[in-house]
Amino acid sequence: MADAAVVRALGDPALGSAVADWFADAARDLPWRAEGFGAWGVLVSEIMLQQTQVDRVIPRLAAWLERWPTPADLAASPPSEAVRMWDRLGYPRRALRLHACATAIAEEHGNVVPDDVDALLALPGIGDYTARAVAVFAYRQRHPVVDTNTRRVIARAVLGHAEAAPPHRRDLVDMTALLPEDVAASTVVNAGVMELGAIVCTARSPRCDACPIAARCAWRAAGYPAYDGPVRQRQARFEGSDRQARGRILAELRRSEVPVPAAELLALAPDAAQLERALDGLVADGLATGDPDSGYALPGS
DNA sequence: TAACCGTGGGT
DNA sequence: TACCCAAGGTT
Repeated sequence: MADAAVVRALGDPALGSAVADWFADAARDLPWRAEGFGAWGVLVSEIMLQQTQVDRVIPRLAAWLERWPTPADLAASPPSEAVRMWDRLGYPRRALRLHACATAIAEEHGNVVPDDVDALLALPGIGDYTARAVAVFAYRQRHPVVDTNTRRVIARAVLGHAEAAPPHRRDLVDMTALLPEDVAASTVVNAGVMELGAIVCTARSPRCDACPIAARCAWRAAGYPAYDGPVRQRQARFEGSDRQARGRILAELRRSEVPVPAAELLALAPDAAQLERALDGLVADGLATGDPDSGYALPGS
């Protein structure tokens, strides 16, 4: 009878409050948690944090917000500058989408980051996680914030599994079950569960001795059974990949203030055919403009 | 929907 | 050293 559906329906509010108590002391002092950091800062931070470690984001975020304190400031600069400022944070399409996002906010939302989840979801580069993270952490609303950390904590502490199953909309229900009705308290649980997954209940080597809910953890109680869910896709090898080729090309474009000759780009690695494919992809994505005769540059520069 | 999209830190 | 993994989103 204690199947997953029952567990999900019941949830465990005590788990959430225990994590919140721990968070009050253990929370890291991160820039976006400062009082009055602002919704624009929160939004930029959340986009930079997509698949990117906190320590790499912090300096880039500070530089970004100093240069572009509001969405309209960013919208007034060409996309090429956004891609340059993005530097080597990775997934540079995020820089382009953040620029588009800023333009939409400036033109359609009076230069104010929307506080409505659906309005946020309609913006480029903002999905289920980021929309709710902004609504919760910038505007103090009550929504389930589900990221890789919360999914892992719930998989272990609540469901008794070593790892989270592939993402599913059901995850929103699972996280909601941990949230207290009180709105202010719910924001702390959201932040606390994320923090627990980030610094204690980590993927590789969880520090169960430092975990505030070890005594309530279903995975621990079950004797740490190995993961037995569906086989999960491994990230493709990076060395020799198209992604690496794209990165090399984009690094050249960032470095140059004038169009770079095609021949120069196609000589960045042994496989010219791959570089050509990568270059076409960058142009298709809007990360590069140009043609074989006049050379290539960042967009809108 | 499964595949794709960068770069670097941790083990 | 390789490999895993990272405050995901889009197509």
